[in-house]
Amino acid sequence: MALEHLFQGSALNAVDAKGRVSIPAFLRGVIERRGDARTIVLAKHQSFPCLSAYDPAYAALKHAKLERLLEKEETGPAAELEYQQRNLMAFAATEEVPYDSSGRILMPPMMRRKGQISDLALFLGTGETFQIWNPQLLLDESRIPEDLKDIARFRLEERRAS
Amino acid sequence: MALEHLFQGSALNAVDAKGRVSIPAFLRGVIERRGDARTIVLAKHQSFPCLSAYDPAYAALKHAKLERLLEKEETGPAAELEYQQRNLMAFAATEEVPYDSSGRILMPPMMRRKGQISDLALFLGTGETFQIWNPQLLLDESRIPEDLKDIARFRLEERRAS
DNA sequence: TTAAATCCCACGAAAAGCCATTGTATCCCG
DNA sequence: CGGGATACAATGGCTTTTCGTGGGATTTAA
Repeated sequence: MALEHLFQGSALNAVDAKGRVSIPAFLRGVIERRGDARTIVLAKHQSFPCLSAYDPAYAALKHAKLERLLEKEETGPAAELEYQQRNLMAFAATEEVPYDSSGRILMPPMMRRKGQISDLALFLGTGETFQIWNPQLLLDESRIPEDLKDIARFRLEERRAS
Repeated sequence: MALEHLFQGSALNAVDAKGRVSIPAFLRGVIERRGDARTIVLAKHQSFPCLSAYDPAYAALKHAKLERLLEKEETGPAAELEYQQRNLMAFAATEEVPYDSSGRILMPPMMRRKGQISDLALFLGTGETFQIWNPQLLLDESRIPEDLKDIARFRLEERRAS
């Protein structure tokens, strides 16, 4: 799995009263170069208190990988169950949301709570995927490198200034 | 088998007094993109106490796959029997139901009993197919990951709130 | 006729689409 | 090099559409 277009960079955007957020243009660019969908897939991040996001093409790729794994392995009941569970997590526990012509999504209430997103959303490119954070939670997270927190602090100041 | 349109997401819908249920719009979208039928196929899930559902196009695909498998493998009596059984399950034990212009099906009584669906139906996308659960049974099922149960709980709360 | 399924309409809430404003970075030309 | 014009990004508010759902009427079958 070698994707040629990678998510990178950071941005801090507002979440309005209706739960709308602009997806930063530089991330949308990657999404649309990877496939032609104007849609992102949201999921709870497996280890951090934030959301993980990617494009549908990446989701399909991941699914194909799972399928191949199943066909190869011995089909014992344990392997079968694990496959079921993974599939549920990969698809039922995610939401696909389209963004409109101005690049905004309506953050689904469930995801908003899972990611504990309030009125600010910090976007962080991580290569194959990107993350969406409540900036305060990132600052409070001990496993996040200080240099990255500095970026979050900078984005927050930047916004306060205007 | 690489399908381009995958079932994804979750929703909790009401089953009314007549046994009618709305198929969530985002699942119908996938069904209609895969083929042009406004119909779903229902079956008892093979390992969970819920229903498995998909579109007619997928049923055909699945059948073709079974056929190919039979031709490849040595045709001993054991393999032959397994083929017969799987074919029975895939076709006799399923029901095809159309949904109306507002996207509702009339849940067949047999399926309703098999899936133990009462007045709420939890829809879970799982990629190639989707599942329909009695939400309470999902919460009681030990083989379901806790993260997924959280989603079920959220959907239940969401409904209670309104 | 009774019961069940299909069709039809209607309503409220939520979401999608649309236009308008602001601020910022970019470009172009003097 | 400077300054104005331009393009695009982010955001707010408003309008229109869709979705889920309930209820009644009409048709079909036993």
